[in-house]
Amino acid sequence: MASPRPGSNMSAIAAALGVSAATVSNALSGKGRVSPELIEKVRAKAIELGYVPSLTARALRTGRTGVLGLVLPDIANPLFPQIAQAIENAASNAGYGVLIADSRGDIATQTEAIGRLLERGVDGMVIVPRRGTRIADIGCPVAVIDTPSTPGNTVSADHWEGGAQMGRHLAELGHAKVLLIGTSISSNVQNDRIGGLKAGLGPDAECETMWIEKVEAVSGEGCPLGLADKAAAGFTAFAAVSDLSALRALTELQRAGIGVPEMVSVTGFDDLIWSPVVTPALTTVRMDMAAIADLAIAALMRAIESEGEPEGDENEVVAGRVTSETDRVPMQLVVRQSTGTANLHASSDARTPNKPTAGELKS
Amino acid sequence: MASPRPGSNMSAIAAALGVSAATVSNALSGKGRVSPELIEKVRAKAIELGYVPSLTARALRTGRTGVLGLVLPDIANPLFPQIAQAIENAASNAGYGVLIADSRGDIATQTEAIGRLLERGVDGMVIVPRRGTRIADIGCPVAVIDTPSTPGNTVSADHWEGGAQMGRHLAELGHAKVLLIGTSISSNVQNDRIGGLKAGLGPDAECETMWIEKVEAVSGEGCPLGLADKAAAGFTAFAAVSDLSALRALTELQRAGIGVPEMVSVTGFDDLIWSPVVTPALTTVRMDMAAIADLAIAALMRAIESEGEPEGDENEVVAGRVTSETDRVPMQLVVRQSTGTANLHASSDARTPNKPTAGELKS
DNA sequence: AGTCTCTGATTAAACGTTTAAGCACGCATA
DNA sequence: TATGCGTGCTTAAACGTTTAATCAGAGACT
Repeated sequence: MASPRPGSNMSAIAAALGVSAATVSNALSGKGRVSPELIEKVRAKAIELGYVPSLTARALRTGRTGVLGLVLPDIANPLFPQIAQAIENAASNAGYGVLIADSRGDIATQTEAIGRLLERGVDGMVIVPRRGTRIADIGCPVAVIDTPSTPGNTVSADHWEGGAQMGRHLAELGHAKVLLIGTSISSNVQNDRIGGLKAGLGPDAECETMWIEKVEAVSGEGCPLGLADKAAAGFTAFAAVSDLSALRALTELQRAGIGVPEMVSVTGFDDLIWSPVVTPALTTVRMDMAAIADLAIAALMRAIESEGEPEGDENEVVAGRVTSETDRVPMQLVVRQSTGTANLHASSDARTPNKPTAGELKS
Repeated sequence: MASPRPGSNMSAIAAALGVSAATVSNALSGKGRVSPELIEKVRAKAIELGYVPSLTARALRTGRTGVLGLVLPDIANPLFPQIAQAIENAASNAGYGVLIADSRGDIATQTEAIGRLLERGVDGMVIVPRRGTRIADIGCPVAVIDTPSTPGNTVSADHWEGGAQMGRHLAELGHAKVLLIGTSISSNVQNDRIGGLKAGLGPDAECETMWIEKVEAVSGEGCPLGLADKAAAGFTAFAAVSDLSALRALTELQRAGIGVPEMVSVTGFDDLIWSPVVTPALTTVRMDMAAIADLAIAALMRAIESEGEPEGDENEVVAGRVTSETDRVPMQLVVRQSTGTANLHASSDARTPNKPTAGELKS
């Protein structure tokens, strides 16, 4: 009834060579004591017979499935492709598969999703928590990707420093009255970014923070943010904490006839898919997702490795949550066309786009 | 060495009740012959002991892992979150886990990724092929989500009809000279959408198709598309085949001082995350991803179910690729603010945004 | 009373691997 | 020559299920 797996098993190799299955196992894994010649013969026979090991059987015997769970509490997040790609890549390099769990933003569903992953016997999980949700201690190693200021964080981009880079960039361009735009006031990541922005802009800059969720709670989802009024009130830069908000700001300002970047500058975060192709292309700050994923997976590997050991060095694993020695990865400022010098009273050049610059990146 | 699984196993329940493990299995699965009272006692004991079945052991015995593979050849696709969410949801409703495989746009990597999924013993896979790639016959059931006009397609949105809806919408608004914007000429999905658009616009409409890949091959990535010239040449509507291209068009036009929708209309496809929040909000066509995922998973379930049967009814499974009887799911036109009546010579109202309408959706 | 059938359980094998323990042999050492 | 030891392999058990085969007992029929 069970569909016969393709290829053959160890017994087939063993039979073909007149040895025992255990020897085949040892030969292929290089663990036991097997003569070099036999190892070679086994390897050859394995290839000849198209042997593919049963990960299921191995999992049953060893208790390790070779699978990691990836929990993205807010899968609608446009960052998801980047994260998923980086994690999948790092995990598969480490020989692991990635099982996804979605919780559609709901906390209860998230718990249930984590439960399903546990039932499936994942060896560990990578969790990107939503809005600073604390992850309870579950029965397996967990790597948390949030922000360095979150307790229990394993590794993440240095959001604060990224904000500071952007703040300095704007300050250099002469912006002294800046509107900071975030979506949710309860997001640790966004608060870090805003903190960095303020620090980078310097103490003399006049900053105001707008939380889109609050505005929408009053005026409805997708409502105008009233940015034209802000521009009229003297704000010369709009620094959003996400490229999605930046895009929203950009189009709203353009629509109101306010030229970007001649009259006001607009910046975002994350270098999302549309950022390079909109007009003007968005100046933003990019995470090094590959590096973050590598560190997260590496920390997870260490935790899995040292699991089951008799309470050895306790400095690495605390309550199943792993930490990385380098827990913050630098962000990278990407200067494009949406930022320009501060122009308090925009004049006749308001409609003249600036030319794209040759070197787009600036560390 | 192996980390002891949490909870207990069947033998523990059996021992606690003084029965055999097989009886416990039968009781819980409802398969063998067990007295109703005993079934109840077993259930109670299972809960009491916090029993959680080992899916690994079950997989080893039955040959079914309860895991499906999801292959997204182009994970950078902004549609990915929608797809992943829908598939994960449908699969987990059916009791399946979802293992992701990314191939970063590369064909060789895709083959390798599929291989890894097979090694992991997935029971089936959902594949969203890139640009009409033919999926070779691999050793397990496969559901292909592409477009109805692709041979071997299992289920997908009716892209052609969605294009037709949009075409009719534009025609009703009086647009007779329309620029169709696609990215890749080799995409079946995009060609279907464009075909539908032309049909919906009617034979009298003057259409021109611009392929962004071709333009970029000459002028570089992220280059301007020269849409202002097109507008000057009398095009009153720009119908992109993806919201990403639509966004690119929208910002380029706005930047050039061309009012949307007063002077020209802009439309997209897929209702991506930014579409409702940009100004003006994008008129687009939405896929019913949940329905598509449900049908794909259902087809996959049937194929898995009937697998291993002695070449029975051959009408459902052909060469491992499953087909669904309803293989095309209608798309839904979402009218927002980026479309308006055709205005050949835009006059003084070019800068007056139209008010958001109350009822956003229109079937 | 003897045979048959149905019920409710048990026994045992199987899935494919890993791994601890054991065994036979050759070789060096005492 | 006996003791010890390292080498190269085998045996057997184990992981936790599922499932075919079997079996004891009870009631119904001839």
